[in-house]
Amino acid sequence: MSRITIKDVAKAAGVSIATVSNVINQSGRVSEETIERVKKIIDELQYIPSASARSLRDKHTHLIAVIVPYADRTTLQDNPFYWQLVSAIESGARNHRLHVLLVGVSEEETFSFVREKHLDGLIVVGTFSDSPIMSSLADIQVPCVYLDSYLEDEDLYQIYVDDRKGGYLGAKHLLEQGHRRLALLSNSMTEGGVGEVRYAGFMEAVKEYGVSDETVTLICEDVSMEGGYRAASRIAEFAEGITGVMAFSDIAATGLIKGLHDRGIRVPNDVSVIGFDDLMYSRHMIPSLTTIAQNLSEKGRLSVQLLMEQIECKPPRKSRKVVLPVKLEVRESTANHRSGN
Amino acid sequence: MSRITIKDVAKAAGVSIATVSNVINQSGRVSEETIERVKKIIDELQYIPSASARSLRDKHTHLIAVIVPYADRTTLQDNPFYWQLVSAIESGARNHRLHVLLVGVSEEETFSFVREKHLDGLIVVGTFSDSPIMSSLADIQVPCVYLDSYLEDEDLYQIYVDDRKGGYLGAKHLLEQGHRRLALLSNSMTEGGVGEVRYAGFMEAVKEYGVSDETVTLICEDVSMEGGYRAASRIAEFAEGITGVMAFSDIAATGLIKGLHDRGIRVPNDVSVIGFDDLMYSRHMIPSLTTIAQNLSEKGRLSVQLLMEQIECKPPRKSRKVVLPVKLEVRESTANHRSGN
DNA sequence: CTGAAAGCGCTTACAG
DNA sequence: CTGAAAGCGCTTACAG
Repeated sequence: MSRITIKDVAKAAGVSIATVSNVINQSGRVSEETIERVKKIIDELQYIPSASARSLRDKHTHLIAVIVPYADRTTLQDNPFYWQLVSAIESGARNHRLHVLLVGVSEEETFSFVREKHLDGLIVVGTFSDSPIMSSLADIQVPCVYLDSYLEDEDLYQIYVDDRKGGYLGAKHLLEQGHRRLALLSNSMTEGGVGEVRYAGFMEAVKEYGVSDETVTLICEDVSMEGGYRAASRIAEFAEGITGVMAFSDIAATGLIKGLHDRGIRVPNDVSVIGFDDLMYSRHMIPSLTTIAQNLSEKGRLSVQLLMEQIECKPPRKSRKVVLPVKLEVRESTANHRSGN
Repeated sequence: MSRITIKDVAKAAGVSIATVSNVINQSGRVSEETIERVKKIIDELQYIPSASARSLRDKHTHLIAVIVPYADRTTLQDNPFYWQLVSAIESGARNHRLHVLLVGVSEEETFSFVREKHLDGLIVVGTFSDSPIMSSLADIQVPCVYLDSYLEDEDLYQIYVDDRKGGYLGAKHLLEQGHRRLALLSNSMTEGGVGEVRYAGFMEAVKEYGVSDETVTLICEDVSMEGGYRAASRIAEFAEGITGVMAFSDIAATGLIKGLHDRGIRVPNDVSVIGFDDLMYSRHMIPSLTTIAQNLSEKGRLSVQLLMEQIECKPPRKSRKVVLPVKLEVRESTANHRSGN
């Protein structure tokens, strides 16, 4: 059984294909009774218009892609963060009758598939100004929304959270609890981006509390549990006096806590740990994770909305950057410094 | 700037569009020098063939969809399990030059988009024989691979893990450690599917050890941390003597352990807990989670492969069902029963 | 080795 | 209100 086409419908209804097309697209210039008849036939025949044929004419496909970076050239980042975000995007897209393509990209990615497949738009997660991805993306004339990317270009639609404040709140929380020897666990910051901004916020609080910069140890590792785990050994071996650590992701914080635990360092008794993101499992960890919470559902929903505004050529917004709030979520992994330790 | 088409290339190269098409598709009947010339022009013009136009003719799109069930009609299951699986599928698909659409479906879903968008194939996760999804899928004549679905039809391509053995190994492990009062944490099994099979395997071991069925408490909750957390209170309140629990997912086990912990019940000292899946974070939990490990990467990779075999009409396999192995991963959340408790 | 032509399934002016 | 026709960008017999 080959595909039912508009021709079959037209023949069965005794009208032209133009008329069928008109009833489908509700162009309004068809008589009531013809509409009824054609609709009935469409139902009977279970006719479904071909998206290929349509997009060949219309140029749009109702298809968007979420671009997430590969961890190691072949696999997506092993971080529930992406799943929560992509989930929110999927459900947001659905409300706009869009389908979403999930594509992982490595640095040498080429984006020819965007034009090849006539994608209507792109949501790009976690890139940065000098990234090879940004330059591959340069020619692609397609609506884009960038998440967590800190791009200079004012014309770009961007969404991020208040990373500076997140870093600030994290440091402040640690400092208020009496911790003075602090560590920061970040991805390598050569990339610019969120790490830098959070770092700046963190340091701002440190300064405010009159603590010397030098007591803050910066540790750079992958954003992964393994990265966090490695950081734990670095802290244990090279920085004995540290009692407060902020990780710039819950995922790294998780590995860090485990690493500390495996070395007999208790959290929060010996060392307080604070994360960033508030993943769905963070409240269920033992100890539950103090963290800087962001609303991933909102981020996903909003990214689709910003994309739609571009696709539909809505009147431009005052600013194309949206900053979402963060909030300190105090749980069990942080506690007051005990001078005894 | 509108799209560069095959016409532009043909004109620039001084050949017909048929010739351009032939060099693109390497049909082999073009002279070397023409090939060179055309290729050069293609490069210069950055010509990219239109997938819409192609698929209008060829009928295939190199697009597949991963179908995952919604948790609550609007959001995807909040389970890293899916992310790990979908990641593996994405990277497998990439090796076959396929793109993947991520689509969450609720029970009353219609799959008209499959025909509308001319998808080449579907990977369907976690459905079951009498599911409304299966009946919506019935008409869709498109290659499918079902994951973890226990469908009767022998003609369907299916992949699952050795769930019976998983249940068996879990029970055996608990029993060997001296636990006699056991609980099972599953999703509601009205659905049939993996829960039933794991349950059967579990009971098999119970019988083997001469333990009465009646000492096994079955608890049904959502496959989620919250579900696991609720189960903890049920165990604490209504089944005091239980010392060994198997959850049919790591995600539920995580919530369960947290729930027990919050009630002052220690894992593994008071109660041993074993999960199922071996998610990436399970080894980093505190205590690290004893679990039945499955290889999600392999599952994802294989599902793409089975799909490709159908798409390319490869000679059929002896069996269309593939059962992947499971393996007991003993970690910290289980321990010998202490009669003292 | 190369090209003219038909056709894939639609939509949208344009006539009537 | 309805239909014939052109055209979207390709590929594939078919001629030559």
